[in-house]
Amino acid sequence: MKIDTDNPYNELKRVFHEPSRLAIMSALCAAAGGLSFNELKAACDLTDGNQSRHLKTLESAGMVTIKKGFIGVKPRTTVFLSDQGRESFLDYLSALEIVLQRAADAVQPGDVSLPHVSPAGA
Amino acid sequence: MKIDTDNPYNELKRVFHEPSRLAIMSALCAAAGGLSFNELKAACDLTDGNQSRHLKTLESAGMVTIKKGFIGVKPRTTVFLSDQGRESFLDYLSALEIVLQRAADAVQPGDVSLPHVSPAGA
DNA sequence: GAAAACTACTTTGCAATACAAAGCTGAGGT
DNA sequence: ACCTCAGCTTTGTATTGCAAAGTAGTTTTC
Repeated sequence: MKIDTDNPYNELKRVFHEPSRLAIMSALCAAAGGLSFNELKAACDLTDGNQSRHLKTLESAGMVTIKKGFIGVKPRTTVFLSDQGRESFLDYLSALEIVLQRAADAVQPGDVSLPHVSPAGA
Repeated sequence: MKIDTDNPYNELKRVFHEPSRLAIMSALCAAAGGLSFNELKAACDLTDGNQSRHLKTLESAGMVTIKKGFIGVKPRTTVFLSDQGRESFLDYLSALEIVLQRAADAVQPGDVSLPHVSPAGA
């Protein structure tokens, strides 16, 4: 998909443009084998209720796949990134990068005052 | 303000984390002398109603200052970035950069597939 | 072996709010 | 006098983020 560089703000899809869901998507992107409900909860620091709701939102949008099963006697919900989810998320990130770049330029033209962070240390 | 790199998602303040308001803040950052209601509208591609509401939100949060006057007989609303607004926005952008970096790393560890954009071409 | 507590979620309810459409106010045109 | 237009503001609706309460099955406690 081509990003509209004139209006990258339009490309900031709401399904991703939400701190909690951004965290969920990032965590899932790094976990090829999916993550359990609790692993995800720990990674994103969410409450059960909120995570449940956000997962449902992401699932309805086709961005993640949810598999419910049992480990022994305990229920086990596992969440996977869907192919479409990964693709759409990449588009979102591209748009976000353009927006960020533009903002950084606007803040102090000729002198980007944002410190460059090193790769996520978590 | 120190950014919580463990949970940068918490630093994504809602007052900025909204495409339209992001656009407004970016536009204002680049305009030291403020922007008129209509200039801003053109820059952000917003409808009158939405812009009015977003400006009120930003003003309530103390992020912008709004000055209403007249040019000849016509009303002229001018919007300025407040000092606190600039500062808070910078914090927001820092958090956003961390989030983006982390997501990019998660998507394809060892190979950032996001194309690097050149400074805003607008 | 019944009751209480725990795990792993889901549902409900409320408050916030994004957006569009309608409204308002004064100025100019005819 | 009436219409229209510019420059905003207000209203109404539908969405939704979040916390708290609820559900179902399991294990522990006494």
